[in-house]
Amino acid sequence: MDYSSWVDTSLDLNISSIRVKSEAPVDAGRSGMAKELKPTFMDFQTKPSSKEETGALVEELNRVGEENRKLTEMLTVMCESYNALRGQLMDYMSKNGEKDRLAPSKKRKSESSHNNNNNIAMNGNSESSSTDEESSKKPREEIIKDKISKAYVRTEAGDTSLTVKDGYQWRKYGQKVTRDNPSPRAYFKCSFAPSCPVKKKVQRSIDDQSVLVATYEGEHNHPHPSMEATPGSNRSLTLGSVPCTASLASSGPTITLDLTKPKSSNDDKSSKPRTDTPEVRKFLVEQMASSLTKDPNFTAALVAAISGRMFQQNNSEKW
DNA sequence: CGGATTTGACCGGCGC
DNA sequence: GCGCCGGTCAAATCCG
Repeated sequence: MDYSSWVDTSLDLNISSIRVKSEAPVDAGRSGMAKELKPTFMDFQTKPSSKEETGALVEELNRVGEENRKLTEMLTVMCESYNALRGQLMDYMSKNGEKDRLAPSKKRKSESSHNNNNNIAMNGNSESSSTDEESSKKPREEIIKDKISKAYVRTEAGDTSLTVKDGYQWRKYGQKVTRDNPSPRAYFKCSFAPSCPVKKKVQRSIDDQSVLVATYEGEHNHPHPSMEATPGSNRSLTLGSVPCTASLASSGPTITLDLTKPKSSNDDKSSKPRTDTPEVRKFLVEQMASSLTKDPNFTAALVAAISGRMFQQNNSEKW
């Protein structure tokens, strides 16, 4: 059979159809492809006999099916790599947020002594003044796995809400007025996963009342909820039953990321952090990166582009 | 009506 | 031992 000479044309059509609709199911792609192929054969070939044409089409269908299967396999590999990379990124971000780890429960002295000074100065190790006395204490506190990080978010001056939008879902469980700072301190627990141990304390900076200081303790044992919060994200990229988005069995919470609102409209309910400080800017950049990788549209476009390029490479090598 | 928030009470660590 | 203080609990309240 020398029908292989037709393959080049069909592959081009194949790629273009994939690009147009990357998330089309396999069967629909086949049938649509068969419809598109027919007039092309009519145009470029001297019209073969109906028997030959049928055989060619059948073979073409088989070939397209094979291509689709290869594509699915490639997407499977890519999605696995993507998930692995995302995990590494999350791990890196959580580790990079703070350089030190220490027991969070016995930090009153050091914390107060540090907070009397400017606490906007540095990120992370503001509580690590005297860890020797803690290490000499009873080893009951093996909560050393807790990680502490700080985030500084600038808000509107008149905004009195102690809310820091970081994409996670928090439940407030307490509020206290501490001695070293007249503004109240709010206590939050991560409520996205019931077993998530992460806590968050939010308090206004004693120096700048428009700056919220959010102190995070612990690590999230669940993926970032914004990937589940995206409506319709589950149906994108279900090629070959490969779950590219992590799935949790909870109803999607309404998470609002503040990175899409750089300019402030007068809304007193939600705090609008401004991207003035380098800390906030870095935080927003990290959020944007993670948000992009979780956007199904972005992922679909990326998959289409990469698959198209891979196919072009395969064609130049094999055919 | 169920989940989230508020707020006073309570607990445990620490210093004197 | 006692009081101070930060952190947490849980009943009451709010809200969609």
